Amino acid sequence: MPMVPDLAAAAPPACDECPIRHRAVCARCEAAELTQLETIKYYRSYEAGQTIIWSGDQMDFVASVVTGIATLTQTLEDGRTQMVGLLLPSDFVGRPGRDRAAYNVTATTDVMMCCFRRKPFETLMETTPHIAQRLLQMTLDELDAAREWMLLLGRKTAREKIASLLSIVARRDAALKTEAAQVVAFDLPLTREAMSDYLGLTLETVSRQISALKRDGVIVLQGKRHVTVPNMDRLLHEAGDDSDGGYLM
Amino acid sequence: MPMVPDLAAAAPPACDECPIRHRAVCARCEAAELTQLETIKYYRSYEAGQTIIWSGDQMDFVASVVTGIATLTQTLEDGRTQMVGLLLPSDFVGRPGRDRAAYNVTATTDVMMCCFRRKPFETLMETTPHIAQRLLQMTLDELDAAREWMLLLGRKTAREKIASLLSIVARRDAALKTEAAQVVAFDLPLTREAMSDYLGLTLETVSRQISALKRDGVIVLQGKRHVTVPNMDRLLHEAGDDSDGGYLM
DNA sequence: CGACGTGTTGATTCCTGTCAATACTCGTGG
DNA sequence: CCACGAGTATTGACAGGAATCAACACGTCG
Repeated sequence: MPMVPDLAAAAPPACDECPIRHRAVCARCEAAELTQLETIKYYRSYEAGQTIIWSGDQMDFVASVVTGIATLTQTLEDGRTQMVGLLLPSDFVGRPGRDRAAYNVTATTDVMMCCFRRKPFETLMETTPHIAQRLLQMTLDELDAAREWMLLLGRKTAREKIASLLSIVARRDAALKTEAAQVVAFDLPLTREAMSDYLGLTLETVSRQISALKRDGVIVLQGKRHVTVPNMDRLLHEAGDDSDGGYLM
Repeated sequence: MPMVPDLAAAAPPACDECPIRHRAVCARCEAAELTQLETIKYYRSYEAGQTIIWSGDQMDFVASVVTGIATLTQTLEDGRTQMVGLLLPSDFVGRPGRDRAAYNVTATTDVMMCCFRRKPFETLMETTPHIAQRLLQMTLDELDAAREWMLLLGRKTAREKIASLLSIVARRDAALKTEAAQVVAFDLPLTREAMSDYLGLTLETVSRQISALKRDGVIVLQGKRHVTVPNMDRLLHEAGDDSDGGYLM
């Protein structure tokens, strides 16, 4: 076992073979631009539970999540914490032009990151518009997601919050499994505590509301984490959103 | 009185003389680029209380707020509403590449907007990087603000929420009046109801907490809207943020 | 086995929402 | 001039939902 396991670095694959090649910040890059990116990138892995970045830390890199799930959190002095972002594969971490982290970034599963040295990346952004264009698009999407979350945090009941979270995970899961199954089943990638930080609740309330949804037949649980949704419309209705589910974009 | 007062259009001034020239989405544009913008822009005014855009509406333009204050709100089917953005002069409205509005936009004071026809604006964005660069910067700032607000909505008490809102208005006000006065005084640009929509509270709770802060000497009221803060540190402490007030950027 | 992390459930408190009455300001019109 | 109504704001009584404090269950790992 090496002395510095948390700095684990792996030889990055060629961008051509990257699983997030077409969705990450590099999605629009052409061959020549990828060649430039190759020279400033390196891989770095983190174990589940590990803090990737502390708020206020010097940031000498920006990065894309390649595999795994990470969270962005903010805290008040007395320890109250609020998750402000959920980072999935292809999501971007860091802000070009800013040298200190504004949030804590934590790995909730094992995470692999594709890091770019910040200064060269910023230079590259100025010379090639494709990266900036893609980053703008991704940032606008994140802003929409953040605003959707503000509605949840400010106005939804505990039950609606849980149903909303389950809907979102289910929706994302359904997007992967191409077929439109009537019965949706998935694993929750978050602990009860992480869910509470996400939803602005206590973990006890999260637990109680999940039990209530189970009792009412909205969801079926196998173990603590595996969820089956017998009737997706029912769940969406419990989430309190517009019933049409009509999403933009 | 014309039949369509809400479509009031005014002859826009030259960009050189625009009060938000150096802060809006056009901030980085050069003379030639401004000339192009001039050809696709037009002014439009709205009265206080008027809805500027309905969520779901066709958007044939994007725009900058020139003067006045507007709000971005989202609503649940049963009428619960949450403000998700506060638009001040120089802020940008609309999303290039999207043709339907995602939020309600409402004028809280009389508002003047500098509108750009959407299609030509999108074309311009592709050809000149300066606009996209500035828009990226502004969007990242908004994302930071949204995340700050998520912490408030999810984890702060009613009293802390009010103190936070007052702090933000006071800070913005202080930024205008260059001198660093110890005693801060300002007018609240929002009704109690707008404040409640912003903070995820009821208007009764807003009223009660403002009264409590007044009773405790944290603030002094002249009338309903004019606020004096005898001790800014005290107010910041009540807001629950890190005491150093150390902000990034 | 015992410690630890994770999750569930119960009892109780209390903060905020709800419902309701009242006050204040500002126009309008008789 | 004053009555009236609409919009805005304050305050009280009360109820309810989520937080808090606490006990306990389950699985894993040393």
